[in-house]
Amino acid sequence: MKMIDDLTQMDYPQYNSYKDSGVDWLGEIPEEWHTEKGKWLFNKMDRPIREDDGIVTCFRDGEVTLRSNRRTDGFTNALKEHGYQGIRKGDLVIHQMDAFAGAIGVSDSEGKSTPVYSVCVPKKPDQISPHYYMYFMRSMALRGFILSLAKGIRERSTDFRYNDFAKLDLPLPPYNVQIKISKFIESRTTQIDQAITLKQQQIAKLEEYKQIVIQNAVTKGLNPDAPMKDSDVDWIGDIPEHWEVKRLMFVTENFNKKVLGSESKLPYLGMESIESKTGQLSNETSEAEGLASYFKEDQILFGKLRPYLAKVYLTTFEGLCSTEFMVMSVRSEISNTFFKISITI
DNA sequence: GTTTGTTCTCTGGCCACTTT
DNA sequence: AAAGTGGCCAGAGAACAAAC
Repeated sequence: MKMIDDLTQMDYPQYNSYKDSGVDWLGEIPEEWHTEKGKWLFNKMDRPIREDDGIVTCFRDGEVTLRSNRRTDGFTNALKEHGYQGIRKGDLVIHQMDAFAGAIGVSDSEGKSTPVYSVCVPKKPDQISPHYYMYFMRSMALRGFILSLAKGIRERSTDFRYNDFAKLDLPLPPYNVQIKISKFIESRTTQIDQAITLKQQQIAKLEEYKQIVIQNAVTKGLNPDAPMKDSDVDWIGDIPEHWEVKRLMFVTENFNKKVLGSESKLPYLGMESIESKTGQLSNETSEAEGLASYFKEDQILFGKLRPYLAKVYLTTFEGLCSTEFMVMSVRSEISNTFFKISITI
C-alpha cells in the first residue's frame, strides 16, 4: 500500500497564473504557454522508401518500431506495398485508422510503412518535441477525443488524418518545459510499471501459496503432527493414518437424468455459466434447448469438457445444465464442500 | 482520399463419430 | 448408453490491404 500511496502522491508544480486558452476543449493553460494549430507544428512527410527498409508498425500501445522487434506473424501483409513511405527514427507517427485507440507514437526505428500513417516531423526541431505531442495526442485519444470527431458509422474505424490533426489547436509550452514534461511522464510510468510488475509477482506467489494451503488441507489434513501412512496411490502420496482412500465411485453417485429442455421451466446452466477454478456461478442462466441434464440441490457439477478448466459447481437450487456436465450426488458421509474443493484442484 | 473487406489469432464452447 | 477423440465454429481483437 505504501508504494501505491507514494506513487499517487501528486507533486506537480503549480504555475503562478493560468489563462484561458481560447480553445473550448483545452480550457485553461499556464500563462506562458501558447496554442498553435497542428499544421504549424508538424510537417507531414512522404518519403520514398529505401531498398533494404523493413516494415515499421505503429501499435496501439504507442510503440512505433520494426515489426521484427515485436513478433513475426499475425500481421496482414501487403502484396504490392503500394504507396509505402519511409520512416525515420524520431518521427511522430499518427495511425489514421487506429489513432483513436492510442496508435500514436515516436518511431524508434528506420524503415517503411503503410500509407495510412501520417509521418510527421517538427517544423522547428529546436522548439517542438515529438515526444511531448505523442503523450498529448495519446492522452487525448484514450480519453475518447478522437472518437468524438468521428464522421463515419463504422464501429472500429475512426479516420483521423493529417488534415484533422492540422486543424487542431494544440498547446505549445516552451521547449524546455516540453522536455521536462516528457521526462517526468517517462520516469513516472516506469516507476508505476515496476510497481505493477512487483505486485503481479506477489499475486502469483500468493495464488501459488493458496493452492498449496488448499492442497495440503485436503490431502494431508489440518494436523501437521498426525501420523501418516502411504496411501498406495501414486499421485496422492502420504495421507494421515486414520484416512482412507476410496474410489470416486464409492463416494459419489453418478446422477444422470436427461430431460428435454423445452419441457421444463427450470433454470439452465451452460458451460459458460460456471467460472473456471473458482466455481463461481455467473448470473447468466438461460433457457435450455434440446437435451439437458437435470440436477437437484446440493449436487456437484463437474465440467467434463476440457477438464483442465476446472469448472466445478456445488448446486444451491434445482435446475438443468449442459450435458457436458457430470452430475454427482455425494454420499452422506462426505462433505459436499470438501469434495468440491478436492476435485477442483 | 475514403470506405469496405481481409487475414490471422486466441479463446471458449458445441457437436459428431467411434469405441467400449 | 457412456466414454473417448477430434473437428468445427463463433466472436472479439488486431492490423491492415485494396478497391473504389
